[in-house]
Amino acid sequence: MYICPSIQIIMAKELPTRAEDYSQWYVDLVKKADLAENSDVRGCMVIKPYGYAIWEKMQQGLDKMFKDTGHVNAYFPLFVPKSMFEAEEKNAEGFAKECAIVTHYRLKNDPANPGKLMVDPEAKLEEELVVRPTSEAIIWNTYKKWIQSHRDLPILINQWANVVRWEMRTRLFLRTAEFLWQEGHTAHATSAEAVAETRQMLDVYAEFAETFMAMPVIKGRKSEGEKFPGAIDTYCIEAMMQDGKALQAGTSHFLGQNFAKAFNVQYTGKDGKLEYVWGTSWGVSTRLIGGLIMAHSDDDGLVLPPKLAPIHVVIVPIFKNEEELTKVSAAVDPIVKDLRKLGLSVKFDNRETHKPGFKFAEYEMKGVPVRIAIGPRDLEQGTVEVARRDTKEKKVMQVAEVATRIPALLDEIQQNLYNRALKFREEKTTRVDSYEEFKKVLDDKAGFVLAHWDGTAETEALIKEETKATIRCIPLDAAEENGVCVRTGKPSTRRVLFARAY
RNA sequence: CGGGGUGUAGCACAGCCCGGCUAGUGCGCUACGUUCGGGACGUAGAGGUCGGAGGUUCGAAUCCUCUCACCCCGACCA
Repeated sequence: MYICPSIQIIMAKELPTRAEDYSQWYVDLVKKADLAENSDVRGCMVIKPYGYAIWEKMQQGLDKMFKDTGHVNAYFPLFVPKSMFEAEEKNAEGFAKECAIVTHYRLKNDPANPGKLMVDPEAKLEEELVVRPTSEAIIWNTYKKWIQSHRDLPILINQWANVVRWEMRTRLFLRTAEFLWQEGHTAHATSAEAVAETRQMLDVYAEFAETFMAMPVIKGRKSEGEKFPGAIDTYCIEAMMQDGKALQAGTSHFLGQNFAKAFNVQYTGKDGKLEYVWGTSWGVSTRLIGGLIMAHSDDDGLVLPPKLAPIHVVIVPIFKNEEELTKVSAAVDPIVKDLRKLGLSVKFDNRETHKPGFKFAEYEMKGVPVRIAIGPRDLEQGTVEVARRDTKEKKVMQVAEVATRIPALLDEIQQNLYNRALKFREEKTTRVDSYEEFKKVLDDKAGFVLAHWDGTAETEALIKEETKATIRCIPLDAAEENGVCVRTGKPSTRRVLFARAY
């Protein structure tokens, strides 16, 4: 087939639309917005500076919230001896299929292939090391040494780390073999205190998702089948993506005494009696970046909420020659200073190697919330052109009012993104009372489906097999409501949230 | 691990079925000039062990054998 060169150029620069091919749109967007790329290491991605900057913003926001709730950061080893890993059986079993294992500690020159290396068979480890898929084992093994008395409790620790889960199929940010996350691990004297911690951190995640990411979430409890192996209860926040699929954005686990018993972590209470410690763990990962992208972005590229945008305002000068650039720059400098004084991240893109139109498209692709253009005509009139990324709206502003109006505009964008996403989620949430309707909604409309379920793992598995939809969660705010299970007709007392999920 | 596919310039690909001379196109890159308020254009240039090894042949990107890597679809998953 002959393809007109001009069409090839357009195709090289633009994204497929979300309607055409949602997953291709996502992959292309991640690459063109310069967030990340596939590495030459199977299943592992390179997070590029712009993508990492978003992660740093997320870390800053979350870290402050963790500190404000009394947590401190620490770091535990990447490697976990196999025997330690398997101490909590359910947890170990749950992850066994996706663990990377270190078996040797040395390479040597390969006599059969000069210049090549081989694993030195002499250097086999006495005990294999598991590359952590999560750190409960090593951490509880350590807590055992730290805890003797109720006075040692609670322990409220978080760690920022990488973990490895050997996934079959990977997608940038959403699922990779290695990913970055934070994992909180706390130890408490009472069950009630641990439950409260679990719920508190769930609230922290929900607040972060909503106020920083502008992404509304539903808080809930996981079903038995979906919960973290090794936990008594798993709570989660679930978000809705623009293609109607659900994304688990964060989890918080009440571990009961499972890990304390597995690692023999006991404390002496005020009454002198020995008791096992109660635990929690909770985490969010770089997957949040995938959620952020799919929650807000459009066919022209990334759309970032101001609170997580590495660049709040980009200023694009318009000029024909060096003399004009000098004049424009002189007008831009005080604007940059004023905005930076307000704590905003401002980029003045004065490259002479690219045309303004190119820059406009580039920053739209990268989701910079506000763009200011300023050229010779503005200089005469003391104005600038301000464009907002979320609505594409442009308006002319007096230079004098920039410093007061831009912060307000950023707040407005943040709020607008949240409102828009919330409205979308509400439209994509459907209550159904029959299995026919259940399947029809999933196929035709997608999104969240609120339906009655008889509470059994068998029915849950059956529905998953028949429809590919899973129980995302049992919403915490679900009202008591008598009904019958949409699949089996058995009695149910509340609706649960179903969806096809990432 | 089953089923399918792809490896040719930094990127995207054509050429392969039907072997032929110096391996092409677009983007990108370098230089110069003209442009510059929504992804500019012209001219000149640089860039290749055709994934790897072996074989058939006067001659291999092209045919054969082996091998490696990656991608897609299934079973599993934050």
